[in-house]
Amino acid sequence: MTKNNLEDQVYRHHAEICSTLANPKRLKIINTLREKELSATELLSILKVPKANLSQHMAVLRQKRIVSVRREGKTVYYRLARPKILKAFDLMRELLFEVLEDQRQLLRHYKGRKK
Amino acid sequence: MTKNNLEDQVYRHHAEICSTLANPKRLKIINTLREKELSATELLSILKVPKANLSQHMAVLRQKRIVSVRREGKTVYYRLARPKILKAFDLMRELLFEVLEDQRQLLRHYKGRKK
DNA sequence: CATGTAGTTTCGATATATCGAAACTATAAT
DNA sequence: ATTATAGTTTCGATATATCGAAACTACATG
Repeated sequence: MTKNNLEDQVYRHHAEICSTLANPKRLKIINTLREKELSATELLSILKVPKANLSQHMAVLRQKRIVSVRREGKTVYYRLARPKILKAFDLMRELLFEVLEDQRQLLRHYKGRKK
Repeated sequence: MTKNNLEDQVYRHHAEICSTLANPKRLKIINTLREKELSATELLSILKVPKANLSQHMAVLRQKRIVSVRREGKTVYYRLARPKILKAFDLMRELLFEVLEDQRQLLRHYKGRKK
């Protein structure tokens, strides 16, 4: 690993794509864009983050080509460039709930409730 | 956002699960454990990372309950605790290839080759 | 109990991510 | 040309992640 062969390069790019999902605000942005395109202002009012910060996260998502942009006059519209990102979002959330369920059962076990 | 309501807490946990995939070595570890359980030593010989570093990454994966562990004498065996993590791995890699394909086409466009 | 092998944890150094503040750009309307 | 609105970029400051080195724990065997 950390060698410069093609395989490791693929793993690095793979990790970079994954890291777009590794932030709660970006996840919320992606989920908010699920059904329809929204303007930056609309996103701002939903997410309640500072304008500059939203723009920074949108820059990450644009750069990784997760969202695409369209300008109409003064307003900028964002939409998901790839439906697959929603599949990933949903799958990871399922995984989260699996893990939480496990932890819940472990807890119950150690508390001695039921068995 | 950054408020302490339940929704944002879920997004934070969601992001934490996603961040296990946001590292090339961990991706490689997950992919290597795809079919069968492997000992730390076996993983070491495949991945060629320092022992301590592997152990650190395995600690992350254990903590997030992506892998589980079994000790047999001196050797420790790791296996994927959740097949779903492989679905996520595969889906994210598909997404990567989608993006790469897009970039390739963009490049061709600007080079003027074919249109 | 001393030694060896397998693996983990801790500690600090370096790299990367996140963010708010301020300056900047783009478009429209007066 | 000026002003207003919508959004972006840059710059530091802080937080988080990654890693190698060294010390440590667990188990088996002589």
